[in-house]
Amino acid sequence: MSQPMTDLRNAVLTNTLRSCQLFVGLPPADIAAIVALVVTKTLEKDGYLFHEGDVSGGFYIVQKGAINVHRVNAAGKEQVIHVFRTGESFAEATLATERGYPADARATEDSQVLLIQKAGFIALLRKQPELALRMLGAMSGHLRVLVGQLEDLTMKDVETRLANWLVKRCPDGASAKPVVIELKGTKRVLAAELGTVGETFSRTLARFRELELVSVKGRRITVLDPARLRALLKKNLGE
Amino acid sequence: MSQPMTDLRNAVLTNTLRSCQLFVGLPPADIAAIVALVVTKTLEKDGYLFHEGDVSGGFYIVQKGAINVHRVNAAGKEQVIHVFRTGESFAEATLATERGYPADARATEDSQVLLIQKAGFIALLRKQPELALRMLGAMSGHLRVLVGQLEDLTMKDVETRLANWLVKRCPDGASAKPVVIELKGTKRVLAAELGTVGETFSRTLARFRELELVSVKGRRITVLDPARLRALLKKNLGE
DNA sequence: TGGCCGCCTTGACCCAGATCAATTCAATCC
DNA sequence: GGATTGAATTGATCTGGGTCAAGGCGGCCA
Repeated sequence: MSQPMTDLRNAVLTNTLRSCQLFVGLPPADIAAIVALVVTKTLEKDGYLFHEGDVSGGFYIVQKGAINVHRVNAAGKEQVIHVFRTGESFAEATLATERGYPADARATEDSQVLLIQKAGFIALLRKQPELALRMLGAMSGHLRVLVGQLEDLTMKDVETRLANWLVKRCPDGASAKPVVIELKGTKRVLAAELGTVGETFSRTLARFRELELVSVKGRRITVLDPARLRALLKKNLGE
Repeated sequence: MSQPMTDLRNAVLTNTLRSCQLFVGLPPADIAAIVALVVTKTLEKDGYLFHEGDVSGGFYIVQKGAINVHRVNAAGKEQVIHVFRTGESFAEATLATERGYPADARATEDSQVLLIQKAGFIALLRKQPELALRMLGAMSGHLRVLVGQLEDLTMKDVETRLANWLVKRCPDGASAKPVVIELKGTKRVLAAELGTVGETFSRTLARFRELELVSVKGRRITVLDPARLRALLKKNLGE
């Protein structure tokens, strides 16, 4: 690759890294050191980034697209752990151990990800404790999400989970102003994220439609009355 | 406290810390620095160590006993996240963030725990990147456990989960020699750990009894034939 | 314009497991 | 001993939601 080309590449990477939660506000020198460790990977929709047990090459940051991290049991059924989108990082858990990836990762749409190579990054961590603290923070976040997921899946029914999901994407839950939500993937994918199947998702959404809580057109869901939906959610959680 | 007393206390703590997975093999100076941050806490059975949302004072190491970390939803139902026993550490996730504890923690028996105070420990992490890497490793472990838990609870039925639980505590799964397992808590508590209720647990165990896989007397469960139980487990997982 | 392919929706059915209720069992205390 | 209390068992019933099957409804390309 010619020099100007690498310069350009690095400038883009620097930008991406700086705008990602994990690295925001980091000194330029640190960013530069990380850029040097990056390998860019392009994935087509449904392409696999890694499988459970694969030896870890490092952790990832989503530059564009969406990565579905999930487990597959012997029966071939998937349990979605999380869908990561632009700016988010994942698989940090493989940095400090020799064990392979603990799950599968697949692109749910055409995506671009950055691999931060393990060995180099660990060396960097040894020199930059501040960065190590960041990584700890990131993993805390993942841990919290997982704990939330656990609670979600075991304690709430699908109706509550969907209501919760919808309310979360309403900027102002207290207002009665309609909010339009554009689905990023297919409804079946969202259903999986919520720990259910397409049919049940469809039925639940239909119930909301009958209650005039939402209206649906293709992959555009309009929450007609966020406040009422929020009330329903509260009631479901309340007992 | 008199000097000899503190000396003794420190010697005991040093020993505890050294024998705990997280700190094993750490240079004596580091251990000493950590000892200086420890606050010992004694808990009676059913005593709470912290509640969800409490401001974090640091993370914990179990010196004696067992700590049940769980979530309580609005309906008052508990979801067990994990039960930590002697030598294990937990709540590291609160180190790098300002958010409170993400769950509740209660002693399931009389226990003694060490609180490693947050501020001091973070200062230490900044000076000892190696230690930070350890913490990353510990959190990876927790993350993996949680992912496993997620898969367990959502993908397997109660029979499989119980079989798995029993097989795990048979020293030699391949042998046909009976193994006696003494329950640490009540059956209802174990049921909760397995993500179910007392009645279902009881029925499942009864089925195993009919199949002459186990015999039960009070809180003593005898696995009559570990190999056959393991075979059942394999079959259940196998499809 | 029509046919095809992937979604989504809806209906019918079924099952694991939660819930409710009624005993039974076991430990502890008068 | 009997009485009390909480755990464990067992039976009966209910239900959320998964599965299977059969249409709709677009979108897209030739």
